[in-house]
Amino acid sequence: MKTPRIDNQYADLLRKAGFKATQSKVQLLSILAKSKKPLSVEGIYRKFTESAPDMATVYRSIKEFLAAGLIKQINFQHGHGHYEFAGLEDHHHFICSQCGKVEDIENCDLDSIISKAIKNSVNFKQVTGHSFELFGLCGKCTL
Amino acid sequence: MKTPRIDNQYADLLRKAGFKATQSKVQLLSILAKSKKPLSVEGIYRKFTESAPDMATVYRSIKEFLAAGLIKQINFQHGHGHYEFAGLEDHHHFICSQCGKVEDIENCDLDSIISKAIKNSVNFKQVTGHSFELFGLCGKCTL
DNA sequence: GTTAATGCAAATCATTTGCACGCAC
DNA sequence: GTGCGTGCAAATGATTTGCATTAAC
Repeated sequence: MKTPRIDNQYADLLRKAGFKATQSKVQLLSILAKSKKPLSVEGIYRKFTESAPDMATVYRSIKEFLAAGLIKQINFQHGHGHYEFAGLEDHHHFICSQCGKVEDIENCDLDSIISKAIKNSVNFKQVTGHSFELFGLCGKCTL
Repeated sequence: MKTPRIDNQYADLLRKAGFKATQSKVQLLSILAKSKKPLSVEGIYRKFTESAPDMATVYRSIKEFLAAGLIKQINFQHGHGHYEFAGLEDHHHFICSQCGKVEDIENCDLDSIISKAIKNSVNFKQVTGHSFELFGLCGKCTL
């Protein structure tokens, strides 16, 4: 049985990045793109509705997507990575250290801080990425 | 044979935090305090000159120190944690994504950004910690 | 048809845990 | 003397890898 060529925005993105638009990769990218918050590999895996690929495949694709800049890795200090689609406005996160709740931080102007840091740096003249997350207690966990 | 009571600044710090000033804990804290850059557990372990404690002990102590606020965890996106002594001026890091070189970023004014983020947040009213690291290529790796 | 992508299973790496013993207080 | 801290060994969790097979192009 011949499977039809997948044709949607994610398939396009994948081909543009030099990947084959396979079922797994298209689904994976779409799951990440549609998620409201960064997902762990566990979390991603649970979102595959059917015909979930092997874990190894998910891990492999994630590494490839990271290298290609299609997704970003976020650090929640949970002992395992969280990932989010890169095609979003640059933003950061509030993370509740107790319940793990995540809230996006928008319009966060780090540019001047980053360029000042580059100016003052001895060894670094270019920045390719940055992490900025705030940890605290959310309303519910403060009670 | 009776071991004499350890008496130095690290032992004091430990006792103040409610720990027993054991050989392992004093050495561990001192290694972290003297390191110029955040160390991985591997890195810490290599610095024990003699009578290195068991890995399990190192991991256990690190968790306890983190909980007590004696040390901080830093994220270098290397798949394992890095740790640094907390008794330092708040600062951040440049990390070379190629060779792993680390440079401190000092005098980084995130306060206004953080308080603005709190003001705009729906769920979070207090911040207990933050991460901010810059990733890039150092001079040597740019060549 | 060619080559990248996948499934499966085994391997590796980082970290944690249970339990009996030892050392700091 | 008591209880926290430790060593040892086994367990767990996350991620990676080799290799034969499959599917996208």
